[in-house]
Amino acid sequence: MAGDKIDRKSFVPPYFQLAQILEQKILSGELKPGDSLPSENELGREYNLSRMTVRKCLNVLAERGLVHAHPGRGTFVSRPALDRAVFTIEEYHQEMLRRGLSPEARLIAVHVSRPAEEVGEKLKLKAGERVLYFCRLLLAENVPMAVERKYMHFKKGRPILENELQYKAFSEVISAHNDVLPVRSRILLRPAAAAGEDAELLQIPPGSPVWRLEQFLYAGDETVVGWGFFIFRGDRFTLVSEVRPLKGVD
Amino acid sequence: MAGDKIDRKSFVPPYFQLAQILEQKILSGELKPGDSLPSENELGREYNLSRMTVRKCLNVLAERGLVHAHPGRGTFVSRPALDRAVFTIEEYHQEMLRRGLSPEARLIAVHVSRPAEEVGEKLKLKAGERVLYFCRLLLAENVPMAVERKYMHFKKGRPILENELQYKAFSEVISAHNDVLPVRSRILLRPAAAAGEDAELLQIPPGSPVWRLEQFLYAGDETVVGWGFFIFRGDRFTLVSEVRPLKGVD
DNA sequence: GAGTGGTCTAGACCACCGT
DNA sequence: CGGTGGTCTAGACCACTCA
Repeated sequence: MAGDKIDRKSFVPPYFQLAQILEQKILSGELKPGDSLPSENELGREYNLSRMTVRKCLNVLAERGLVHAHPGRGTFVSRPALDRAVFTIEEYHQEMLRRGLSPEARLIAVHVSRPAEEVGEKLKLKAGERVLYFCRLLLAENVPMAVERKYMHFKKGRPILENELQYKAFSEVISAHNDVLPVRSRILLRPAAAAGEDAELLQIPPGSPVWRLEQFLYAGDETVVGWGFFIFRGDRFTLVSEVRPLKGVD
Repeated sequence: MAGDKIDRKSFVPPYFQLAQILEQKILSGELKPGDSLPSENELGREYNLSRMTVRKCLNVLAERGLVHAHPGRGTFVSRPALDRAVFTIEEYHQEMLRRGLSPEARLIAVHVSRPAEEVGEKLKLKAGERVLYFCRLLLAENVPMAVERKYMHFKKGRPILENELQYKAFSEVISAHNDVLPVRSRILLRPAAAAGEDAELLQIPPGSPVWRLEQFLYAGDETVVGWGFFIFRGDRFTLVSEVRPLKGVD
């Protein structure tokens, strides 16, 4: 009944070997979507593994979306859900290095001022409070790639360190300047058309497709401690999602 | 020494209770990023739990990115990485229902033809092979939301079932018509400007920001079995990423 | 060498599901 | 009712790290 066997001398731990065996059976079609796997006890008997080890293996497969468990019923092969996608955005700096391009951040503007209405709303500022604003231009190989505009509460008396603003991530700037640690972030991504100063800084024609990545940072008490956005060149950034054996459903 | 305790009468399993206790200590700042947690054995003693139960709890926290383990050294509180984001795209139909809008898919065009050069390249077609193309308009509350254009190998002699094309997901259409199960997908997302027939179908001015979601579907042998794209209205769709306690690093 | 996390075992009780 | 997965226990051995 058992096809392959567990190699106890291998460096690959048994739970992972079993996962590979089962994955193979699923991808080869021996186990089809909707089919039930042998029970945990049965797999344990078949491959001479304890039940906890079998469960560790099934956890791995479940995390990858290949199988899913129903208490009281059994474990089943999932149906591929190809229309579901997960995108990951890496930090700009690392992303550029990964691509082999030399990144650079240029501080374009910094100032403290009374907030524009939109900004005051986003940061939930009280009347009279002021904002610290900064604008950075992100380049790669001296080509402008993105414009960053960020707003945060201005704390009176605190020095504004320009070199910090130049290379630190927004959340770090906030925790350094305002003594609060942002612990939650909300990011909104939309397509937009480049306009005004953004188009100028990016050296692209007005109306060109760009990404608009809006970001809210929250402190532990759910206060908004930072708001702002990136404008990325649409022709230089593509969100890619590889759905390997892919998340399943049912 | 122990702060809170495990409630053995609760319905919440002990491993989860401990996870909540530790999460609380992390979010409240009692445990700061970089701090080491008590060892697994120590936590077990402190809360009267077996080591496996403590490990299950730490797994939960590690999956959420709150902590990370170093073999031989210990388990540490992670540093928040707020600039990293993960976006998930749900299927259009479910997404609309979730929003309380009634979804509809209209089949705009279907035809079999010699492929345009671009399509032939994407699908890696041999000379003389033909493609099955279809175009769908996705609506919500009778408002056009997206245009879908999909291309796949045409298999001679197979009937083209229009009602299938109307409501089935692309990967299902392929597996039904071509007897191959797509097992991998590659998705590319870019901002674009609406043009030509797309703008007409979506009833938006040419040049409006839209999403262009390009999709490749692969069979088990890495053959491209489907290619196509969606054009989504940029004003109606926003990618949202909530980075709750957020993935950590280090 | 003492302590850490990673893995494994052979039991156990429970809630849930189908018949 | 018997079988399933979900959880828990009290041991064990290993490779690794650090003093």
